Amino acid sequence: MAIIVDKVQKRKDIALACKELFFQNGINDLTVSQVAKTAGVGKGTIYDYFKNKEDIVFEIVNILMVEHNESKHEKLNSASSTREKIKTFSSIFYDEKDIELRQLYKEFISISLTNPDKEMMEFQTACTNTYFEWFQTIIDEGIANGELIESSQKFARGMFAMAEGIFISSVVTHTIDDVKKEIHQFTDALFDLIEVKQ
Amino acid sequence: MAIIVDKVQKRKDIALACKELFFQNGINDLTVSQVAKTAGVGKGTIYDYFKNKEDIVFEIVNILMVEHNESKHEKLNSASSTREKIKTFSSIFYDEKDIELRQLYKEFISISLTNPDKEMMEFQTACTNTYFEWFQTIIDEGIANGELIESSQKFARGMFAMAEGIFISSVVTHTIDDVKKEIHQFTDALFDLIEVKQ
Amino acid sequence: MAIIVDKVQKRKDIALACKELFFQNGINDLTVSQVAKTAGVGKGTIYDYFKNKEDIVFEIVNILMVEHNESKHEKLNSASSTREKIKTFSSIFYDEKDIELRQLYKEFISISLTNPDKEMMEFQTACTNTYFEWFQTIIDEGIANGELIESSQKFARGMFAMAEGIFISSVVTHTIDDVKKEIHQFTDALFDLIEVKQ
Amino acid sequence: MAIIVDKVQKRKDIALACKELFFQNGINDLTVSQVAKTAGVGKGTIYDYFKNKEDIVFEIVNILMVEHNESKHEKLNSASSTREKIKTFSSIFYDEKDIELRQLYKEFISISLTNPDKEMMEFQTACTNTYFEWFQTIIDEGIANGELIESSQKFARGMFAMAEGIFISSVVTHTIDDVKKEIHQFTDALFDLIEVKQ
DNA sequence: GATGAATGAGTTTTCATTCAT
DNA sequence: CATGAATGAAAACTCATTCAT
Repeated sequence: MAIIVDKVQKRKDIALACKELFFQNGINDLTVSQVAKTAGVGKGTIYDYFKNKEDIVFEIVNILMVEHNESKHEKLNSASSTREKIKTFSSIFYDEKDIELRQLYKEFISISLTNPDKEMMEFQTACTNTYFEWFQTIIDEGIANGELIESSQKFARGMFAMAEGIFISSVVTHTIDDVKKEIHQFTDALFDLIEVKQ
Repeated sequence: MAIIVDKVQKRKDIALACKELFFQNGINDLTVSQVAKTAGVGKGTIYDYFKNKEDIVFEIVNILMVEHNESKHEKLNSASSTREKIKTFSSIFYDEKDIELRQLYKEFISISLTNPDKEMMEFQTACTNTYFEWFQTIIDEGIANGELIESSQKFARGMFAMAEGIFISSVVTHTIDDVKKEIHQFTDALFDLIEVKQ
Repeated sequence: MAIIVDKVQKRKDIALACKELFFQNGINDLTVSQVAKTAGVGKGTIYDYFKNKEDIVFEIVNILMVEHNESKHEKLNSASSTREKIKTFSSIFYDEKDIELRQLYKEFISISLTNPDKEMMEFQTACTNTYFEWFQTIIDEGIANGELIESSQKFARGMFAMAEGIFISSVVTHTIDDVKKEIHQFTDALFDLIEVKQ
Repeated sequence: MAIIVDKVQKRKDIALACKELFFQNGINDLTVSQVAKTAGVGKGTIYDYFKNKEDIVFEIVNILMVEHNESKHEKLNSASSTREKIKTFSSIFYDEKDIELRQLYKEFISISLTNPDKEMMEFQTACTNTYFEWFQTIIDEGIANGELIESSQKFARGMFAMAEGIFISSVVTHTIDDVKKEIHQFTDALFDLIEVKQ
């Protein structure tokens, strides 16, 4: 009787083995040969677990995304005020510890811009919605506990987009330094207006 | 007597000839052969005017960007209130007429994410700064003529980033429909707070 | 007590299970993986019963050929005149009911032309001889019962070849419509000459 | 000013250079790498002159077919009687000198059976029609000059098919020796019936 | 006896760049 | 000044066959 391999796990194993490769070269320079060599398997084996090259990238991104989301969610819950929560959320875009995640996010967007794969697109949409819902929940709770004025809800989408936009700008211009300052400045200025004055 | 070719002009001519090609296929599917044929010159000639393929793309983007900036600037001046000016600026991200520009912008970001060429990067930075300055000027004028409250200046960077972020989201999730609504909602909500009440 | 598997029967079972696959895709697109899956056995098992991929094809063709020959022989016996028998025999090349057989025959020839395997070749020769003998018997009987003139025997080989040749032509040019007409025209013209006039 | 190459001629040159390769290995084992090496050009160059691998085969077959047709036509004209003309025509299927042509014809049919490419198919149809017309003309002339009886015309298609069928049989069973005998026997038997007796 | 995971040589095709003319 | 023919490295992907269990 032959060995029965846990296909799902092996798929993850191969993808994870290529994490470094992915962060070093980005997707464009990732070759199936490299992936196979790095994962220590034959080229043919790759195609037993992934339908094509894009599928490998999809799995890597998927794993890392899920991994990150969990850790981020924890952090959010430990922040005290709504203002802090928003800043905590946005910190992925500048925090030194999240450098890998940004690299990931960068590739993530890059894929969407160049290879509009259906499955990938749906995943992107799901991610965006998830993050947006986090934002909404944070704001809603802020309103509920009297921290924020009623109309604050209208800023949820914009604040999320703002953080993303500043990040994109920083990637495009290769300047990460000002990102933190700019996000904080905008967030503080906005919260000065939407926080309930006592 | 040898013909003296205006190198700068011919470089532009070649780039312009490929405008259509660029909008049809994007950068990834642009081949040097196509470019040469479309511009009506030999493949070798391309390399007399451009140092490599990226350089062609750079020139195309450059020309189109400059072209667009001029037309956009005009429109901005004809808008009445500050709120309208900001909306006018942001309209590039959803207006039917600016569809080509968005395609351009998309490719523009895509290049930065995948091929961080130094020259390109500097150009990107310059563009971002220009737009940001526009925003600042608009807000400054709004404050100067008593439309906006003093602290509004702090929102300049964020508003620009917000618009960019919403656009990126829409490209990534392939949904353009809500962009206008979301930008307007955010802008209106913000201006309701920063406009001076009479 | 170990189970004793009837190797010969299992070989046939596997081959028969792939009949559909064979008719759908032809031999070129038949993969060992497909065969294994369709037959409900492991890929390794295939190699316990067949020496290589060609061998699978050989078995399939063999089974189908034998299967067909039996049914064809029956039909031949029920035809009345010699002329009708020849037409009945040739009808495999155009009759709507024999579409699968033609597909089989096509692949059969295709194999011989590209992979001149020894075993396959011998099988082909045997088939051809069988058919030719049928023809000879038909003609002989025709002469014996006074239907045909003495020299008719010389046309056996040619008539058989003619039918085959017309079929090949029709496959190659993708025109099946005229096959019937052409075969009948030739057969009738010939029989008008070789039938004994009363 | 760069060299202007005669594309049509170079296409022929490359194809001709691979003639040997083609006859040695057949089409299935012909690789683009081999073709390039044999023709003494780079692999990329192949794709400047042929749209894909099939196209190379098409060109080879085309050249050889045309080449052969001319020589065959000459021979036909020098044959004396109609009977001889038919035998001359059929000799391609067994004559020692036509060994290459048979190899070609074999591959030719093989392609049609496995890769029903549109262009190839049309070429096949054209070839078949050409040969058939030759047959018809030969028979017509035979009738016109009183050699053959009126109804002989009905045998044109069948005789051509018969020759082709005998050839196919011989390829399939790998026996060339009897082909000549069988064709002649059939031809003679038939002509004994359709020639006008004096 | 039976299996199915693993393989890797081998295939077609693309295209930026060079350089002889 | 201008050209376009030639290149070849590099890529994604296939599948018959093997062999440890």
